[in-house]
Amino acid sequence: MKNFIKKKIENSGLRLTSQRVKIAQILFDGPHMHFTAEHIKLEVEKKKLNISLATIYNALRDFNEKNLIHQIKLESARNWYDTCLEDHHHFYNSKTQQLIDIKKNEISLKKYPSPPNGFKIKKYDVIIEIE
Amino acid sequence: MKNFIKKKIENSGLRLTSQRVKIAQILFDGPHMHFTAEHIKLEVEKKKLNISLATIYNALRDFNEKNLIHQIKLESARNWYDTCLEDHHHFYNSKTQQLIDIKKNEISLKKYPSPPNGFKIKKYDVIIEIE
DNA sequence: AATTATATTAGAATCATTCTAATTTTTGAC
DNA sequence: GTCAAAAATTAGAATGATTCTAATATAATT
Repeated sequence: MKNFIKKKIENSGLRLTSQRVKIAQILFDGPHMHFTAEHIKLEVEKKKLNISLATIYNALRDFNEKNLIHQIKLESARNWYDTCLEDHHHFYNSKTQQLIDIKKNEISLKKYPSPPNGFKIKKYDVIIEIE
Repeated sequence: MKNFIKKKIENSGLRLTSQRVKIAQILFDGPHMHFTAEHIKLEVEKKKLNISLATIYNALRDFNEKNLIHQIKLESARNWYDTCLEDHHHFYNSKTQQLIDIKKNEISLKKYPSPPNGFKIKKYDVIIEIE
């Protein structure tokens, strides 16, 4: 058991539960990954971890809320997530449903438009669709 | 009946049907608009146009395919469309579910990242979430 | 140890969208 | 114009990702 994974969860303010630890291991015990709830469900089944689908959805929602992962907003019906928290953007191949990272310095905006009065920019996403 | 609306549909290569004309009138007989299938459904009901929901979905899909309108890819479950075909981007207020245009020259990218080998850029969308 | 707060769970519910298959309309050949 | 073929419309069922419900289990606090 990698200790940094438990630390990650505890430091975020979330309670340490066996299901969250098991899901976090799938997410963080390796290189950065792009994934959906479905991917995690398949991995949980493959490893016979016996975690309900509802818990997988709850864990991803909570991890995203606590900034352990980031949700990526795509046109697809599915929610995608990214374990890489660095500021970056994505190529999206809608045919193969593949996400490819674009480094931040490859793409920054020339200038930021000012948001309407009373609002501030929460974040911006650049999705470049390729084919 | 505005003739340019019928022309729009015919020129696109789509067959002229009464349902498509009625839907196109909602979309194009006025200033540019952002909308979802639900908005059109409500307008169709209000005007008692008797067009089935399936046809509304089919028409929006076809209009988008033929470039009479553009689909905007958002995080929301709903598909949004835009009657403005000019190259531009959007502020999205996820609380109020409002879309606000950003003029093209307000935001262009400093440089385009090169797509992975064998691919070309189909389009890019910049969605700036505000709150 | 008892109490309260939070998590997990199976299964039902939701909701936008797509599909199905029957019917109707449009188009093009004659 | 008539008729066959192609395409569009339709009601309602199906889909599929996600959320909700409400019962049970686990964690934290007193």
